[in-house]
Amino acid sequence: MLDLKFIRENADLVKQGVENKNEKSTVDQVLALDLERRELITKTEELKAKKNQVSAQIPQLKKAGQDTSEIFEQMRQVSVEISELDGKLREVEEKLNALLDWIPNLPHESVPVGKSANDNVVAREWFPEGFSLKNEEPVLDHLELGKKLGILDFERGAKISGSGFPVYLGKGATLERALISYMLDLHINDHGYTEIMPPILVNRDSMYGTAQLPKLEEDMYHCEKDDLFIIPTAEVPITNMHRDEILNEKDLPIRYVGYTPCFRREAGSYGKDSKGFLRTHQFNKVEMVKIVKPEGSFDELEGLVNDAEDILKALKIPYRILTLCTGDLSFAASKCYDIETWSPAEDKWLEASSCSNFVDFQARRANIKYRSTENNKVQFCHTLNGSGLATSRLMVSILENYQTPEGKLIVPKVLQKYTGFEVIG
RNA sequence: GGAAAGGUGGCAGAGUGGUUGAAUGCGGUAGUCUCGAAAACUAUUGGCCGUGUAACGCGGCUCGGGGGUUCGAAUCCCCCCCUUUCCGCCA
Repeated sequence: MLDLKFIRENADLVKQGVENKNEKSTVDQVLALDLERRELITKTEELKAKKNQVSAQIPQLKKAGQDTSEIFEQMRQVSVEISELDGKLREVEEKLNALLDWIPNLPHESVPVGKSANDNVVAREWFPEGFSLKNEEPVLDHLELGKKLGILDFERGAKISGSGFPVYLGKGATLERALISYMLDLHINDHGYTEIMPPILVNRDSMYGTAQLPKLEEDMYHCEKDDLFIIPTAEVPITNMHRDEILNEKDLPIRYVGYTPCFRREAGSYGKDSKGFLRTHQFNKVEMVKIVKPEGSFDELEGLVNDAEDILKALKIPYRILTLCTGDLSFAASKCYDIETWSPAEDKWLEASSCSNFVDFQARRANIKYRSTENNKVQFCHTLNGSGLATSRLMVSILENYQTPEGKLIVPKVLQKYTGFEVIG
């Protein structure tokens, strides 16, 4: 959510930002409603002030034995007027909020302007020693190898639940678990994050707080009976831990990391990168969340990306970092880096992580503030999050980059103490 | 699922219709004292919205959420949500 005052004072800037995000601007309607709202507020508050003033005198009048029936009659009128105006005000505010909920966050000034994913900018690439993007040897893709080694079963997953619900079995399951444990441990021990194991079902307020709602409602699994949503990312429960809180400045920055399964309906995305792990309804993800002061939040973003990169360097998986352009930036993000890992079988880069700074956009919705130690003033925090990392796409890269010519799979060195074995097959 | 109790300011905890944004205690902040600290004492201390000034300010809202009764609601009534305890069920 953008600050209404900010919109009021920077209408052109907001319009431009919204346009750069390929969204339609409702700024003019917002401004008109805002004006109407403030006029109504002024009117009702005058009446309320009058009412309060009179009410304060009633006890004395009664004590003095004066007749109050005339005053009561007048005040009854005033109350009716107030409730009429309040009704109008509520209508206007509902319309206003309905529009505000759909205005995206503005791209940061450092974000390249662009229309689509084609305009994203490669910030840097990293390759393990001796690695080449050109394969001399053909590799089995993750589906073939997973089947051959008996560690992945998409067919049975489809039987149990439907397509896009993978089953890991045997050493595949162990490898997945090792990956999760390794990533958590690195972030906890080397990067200073606190581990969180949050609920997987969250309420509507939480979904609104991190801005999955209203825009992405169709992409969420929803338990109608309890009006609970199954999380699409641990970002939701972890960021919302501090919803409606005023934190102390000395407690910032907060750095959390948590593993959860993630669930996405992926409505409307069938047919595109949909095979195997490339797009699933359920996947595992280790997520980093930061709640920080506004100053330096973009430095925190760089740190977040570095923390995710460390995993890939340790795993020796080739990757590249993209700075998303304005047109590819998600609704709530101010700036975002995608990390893509190399898939030799697909012969392309696969998104394995997304690291974003939301500045105060989520904090405003979720009402996450902090009190300055310097002047005791309260202001909104900045929130960030990034995958560190999603295992499914990572598993594709591991299966493809670590397979031997005989079709075995070497377990990446850093995972071996977690798996207890060095090779599969 | 059944029964009961309860949701008040950063926390604890008063308050059952009228100057109550709310006693009291703790905490926080500032000051006095001190070489310094502690203790003690004094003062101060919520958030949101609107409006406005040179600055201070002024007004409204806010006692889980929503509705109602009333001239007036933290206090009375209705609905919803949540928490705790006991019972049942159960990993």
